[in-house]
Amino acid sequence: MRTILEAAERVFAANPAATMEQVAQAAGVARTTVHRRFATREALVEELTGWAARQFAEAVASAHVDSTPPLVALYQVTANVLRVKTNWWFAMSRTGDRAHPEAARVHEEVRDDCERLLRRAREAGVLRPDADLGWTRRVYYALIHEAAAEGVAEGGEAEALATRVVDALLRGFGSPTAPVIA
Amino acid sequence: MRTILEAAERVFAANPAATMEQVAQAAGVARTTVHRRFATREALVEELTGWAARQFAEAVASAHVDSTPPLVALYQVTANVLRVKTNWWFAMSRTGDRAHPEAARVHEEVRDDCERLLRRAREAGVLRPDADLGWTRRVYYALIHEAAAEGVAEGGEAEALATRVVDALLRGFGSPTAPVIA
DNA sequence: ATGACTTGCAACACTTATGTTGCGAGTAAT
DNA sequence: ATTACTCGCAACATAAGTGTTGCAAGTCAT
Repeated sequence: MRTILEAAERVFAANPAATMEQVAQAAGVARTTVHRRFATREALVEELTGWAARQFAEAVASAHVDSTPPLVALYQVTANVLRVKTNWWFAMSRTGDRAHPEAARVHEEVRDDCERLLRRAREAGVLRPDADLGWTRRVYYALIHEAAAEGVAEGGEAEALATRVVDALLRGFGSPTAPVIA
Repeated sequence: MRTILEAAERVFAANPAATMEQVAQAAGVARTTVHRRFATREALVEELTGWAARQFAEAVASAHVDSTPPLVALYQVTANVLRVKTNWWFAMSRTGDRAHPEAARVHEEVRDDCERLLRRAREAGVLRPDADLGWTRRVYYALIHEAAAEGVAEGGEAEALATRVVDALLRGFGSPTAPVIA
């Protein structure tokens, strides 16, 4: 049932160690009913993970990262991912799970997409020529994570959050006239 | 015993759901011995949390955030915090725990210090006049978290990590000549 | 109405972590 | 040597979550 999956997402987002009982209660069904659909707790989490992974892959794919100008693609993919990540906070936290082949594959592919995009951005002069793409990517991920956390806690439009993420990633918060630290 | 606390930190850093048995084993003592010193699992985690909170407070205090030029203070406090956070990864993840009064107090005070510092930085022209200090602080925290994660995983000098954090925070990764997104 | 299906409920077995206790061995100080 | 202390070990009790099963009640399509 989608009802159960959505309830599980809500409950686990608030408390990853939550009980099957709590999930069942949130879904408005008996615990045994949850077990009838998902044999084990692990199976439930796995299905949740797979579901989120597919949404994630779709969010990235629909941004056409390879055929759009880097800056536009960066903004688009950010907004799309933020939409998914705010709605599937818990499930998305498991996207990098090695135990889930599909999620792991998606995660790897997205990382490749991201690295290609950043490289194109650097070549196009959007990123500094000396930008460390590995560190850039990790910071980008961290910014998305932070923005999504805000989105989960306080709501907010994915577009507005994406704008702030991209702005922070590209410009930072320093004054253009300030001295450089290193 | 400090031995037990340090073992607990190592074990919990690798797996926050680890067992008392695993902690005892890592400390090279029997499980009952751990229970003799820490009545409950919760008490153990609490002591860890308090210990880390004190280190954290000391790390921030020793940077003299209020009496040093903003840019210098920013770098210093970043490096100090990174040192603590890489060594007490698990315990520091609990610094914001509301269940622990001391840790919560430290966390609040540090947040205040951080906000004052950022405000001074903006007034001094280190940050852009239009920088949203709330968002700036959260990004700063996220950058520290990310850098610390790298430090835990791959080692690395706190100074080098701090440089990258401050650089990313102030300059971002965009080319100075690139168009602004918003 | 009949049959197929799903659900809630109660009860059960099983597992795992937690916390406690008693005892005997080892160690150190006096 | 006596005392005091700590530790390892084994055993036990408890609690909580997990997963299973049987049965009764309800729904729905035909």
